[in-house]
Amino acid sequence: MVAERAGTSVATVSLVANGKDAGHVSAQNAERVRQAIAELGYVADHAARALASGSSNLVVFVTPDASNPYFGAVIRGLRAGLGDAYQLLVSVTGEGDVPTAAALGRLAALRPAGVVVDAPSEAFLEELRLDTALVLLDAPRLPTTTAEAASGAVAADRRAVSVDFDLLGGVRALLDHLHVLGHRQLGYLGGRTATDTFLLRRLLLEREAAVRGMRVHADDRAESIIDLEAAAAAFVDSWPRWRDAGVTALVCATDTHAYGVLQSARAMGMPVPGELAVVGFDDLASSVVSDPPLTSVRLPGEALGRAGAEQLLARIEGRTVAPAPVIGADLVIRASTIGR
Amino acid sequence: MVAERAGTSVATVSLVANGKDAGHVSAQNAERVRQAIAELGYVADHAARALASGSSNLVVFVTPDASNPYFGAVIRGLRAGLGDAYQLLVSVTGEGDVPTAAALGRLAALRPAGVVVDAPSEAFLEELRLDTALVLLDAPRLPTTTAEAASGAVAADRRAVSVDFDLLGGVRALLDHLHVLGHRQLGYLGGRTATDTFLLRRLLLEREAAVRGMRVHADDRAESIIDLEAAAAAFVDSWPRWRDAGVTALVCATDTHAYGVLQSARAMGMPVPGELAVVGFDDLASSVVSDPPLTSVRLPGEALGRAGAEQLLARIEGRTVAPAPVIGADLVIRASTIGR
DNA sequence: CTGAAAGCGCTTACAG
DNA sequence: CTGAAAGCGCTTACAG
Repeated sequence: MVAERAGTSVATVSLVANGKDAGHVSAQNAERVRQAIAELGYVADHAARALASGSSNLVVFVTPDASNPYFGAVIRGLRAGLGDAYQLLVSVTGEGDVPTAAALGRLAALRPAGVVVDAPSEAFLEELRLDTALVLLDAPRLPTTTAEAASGAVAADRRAVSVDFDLLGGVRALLDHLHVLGHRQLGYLGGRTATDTFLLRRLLLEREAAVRGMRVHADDRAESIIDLEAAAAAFVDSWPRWRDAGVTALVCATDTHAYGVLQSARAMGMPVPGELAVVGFDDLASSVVSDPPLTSVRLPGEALGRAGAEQLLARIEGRTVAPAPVIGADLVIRASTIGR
Repeated sequence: MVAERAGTSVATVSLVANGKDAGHVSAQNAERVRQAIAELGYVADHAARALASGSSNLVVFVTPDASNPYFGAVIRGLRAGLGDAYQLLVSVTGEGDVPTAAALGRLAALRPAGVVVDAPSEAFLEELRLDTALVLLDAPRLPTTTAEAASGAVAADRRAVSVDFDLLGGVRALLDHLHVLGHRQLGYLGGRTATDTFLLRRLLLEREAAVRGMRVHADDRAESIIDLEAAAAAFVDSWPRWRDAGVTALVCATDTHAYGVLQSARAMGMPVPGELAVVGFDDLASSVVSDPPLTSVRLPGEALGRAGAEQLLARIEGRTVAPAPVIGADLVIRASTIGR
């Protein structure tokens, strides 16, 4: 430990460097140590510190996909919420993949102070055996019984906290909007990841549509990863079935999926919303300049990240904290449903 | 080390776990150790391993912004190129910010096997004092002398390798395209980060435009972070000056900037490309569904990431490797310059 | 081929 | 208030 150039012992330096000098180190020595640290640009070796103390100031964010701007917003929120005390590092899983046990083991080996996981699946959570603070984002419990499904209430028996969007509110606003416009047969283009939030979007859509005398046509072929081209292809594949079923409005798992639909629709000469109204989830920034501009359920990723960071900090520091708020999900209406 | 349940010594386990058992451990023992490891799901503690061996299997990717889908593509390429041997973790700097010395120190404390930095500035590189393998992406050297500026050649005296795009080729294709269409006065909406690639885009544009008898109007007010709204505002601010200068075509530092321009242009009732042709860099997926679809210099982020990973692996493992290829940057022509 | 031992750079009780 | 010492969980020469 080079910084003992301050003329004190290693222990004293360690104390000061970790801000634990209150009432342990004289103000004079503390000051000299701080100077020495500043002069040498000293940073405690992460490995040694983690090994000795059994923890670190690392927070790992596990996200299934980084190419969706939505995740950029979440990261921004996390960074803002975490502040300077913790260093955020992002672990990106392959597109459409769920983190594996092996990948998790390697993350655990880093001994992070906390882990944040976005849009996991139930299977992933089963497998998760982390002894660090953990917060889930957009990880709604799926209803497991028909009673639950009917009531919308879900047993809250999960190990980790989850900060969630008000998907139900968003779906209701969406369906009310489409209902007023006269749509009764809807299609759903899903996200092909083992992610529960996509599944829930579909379930909520089906349940709430039924209440309104509408019908949702969804199946396992009508889905793709979060990628414009993949979504465009999935739409081309599914459209004949939807058309035959009389579908006049299509709900997409994300805006990126919706972009793919817009592209295919244009290629097929299909007017949007004339022949098919299109809606997405996310409300990406670019949805205001798409052709046509996209109606979308806005999912404020930054607010989600910020709330997630708060929950995580409380857990890391052993504080109790108010339960995470449900992040509002408003419908933003644009020309892809109402025309110009 | 729990895995000595295999009935061998700690050292033997360590050897096997690290694949260094060739000719050191009997096949029988090696097998027993492997079994024990598998059964216990053992993963060597990263901190202890890094501390003892002085290195790790961690690769850190430093990127200035995660909300641009372009970076998602780079990450995909890096992951693919790195394979399973190294774990990729992404460190996201604030939008428009450059990593600070402190942030770098904390990264160094992680003792990564390698570091990859996207779109750094020269100042950042000066400050960089890393003793690990380092590869730069999209970090072209700026011409520092007028002779260099004139020739386009730049002294290759940099500490780290850089994998770059053929920005010059892209700029030339772009200008030829605009020239044929009759544009002579161009605007440039820049990226407000201390990132050299944005600066170089502007320099190349100015130099190549001059050769073609065109003029580029660029200044320090005409720039914004990579954010649609920010770019839209910057455009509104700059448009009067450009209009007075007779600008008929606008080149944007990224597609995201261009989206902002499209939004403002629509709000101002300005036909694109009728009154103003618009071009971006990146060719994001959503540029095919923007209104109008965007002409853009395609920057293949995935190829860049893959090439970067190759260079990094060679450096980590002490191999020599062919110099990184220059990644081609083609012009993709769409309606934002040629109309429908 | 195998095991006992030193050491990586810190933190944290514990004496002084 | 301060320093000497043990120990975090590994890896790596080094004897055997």
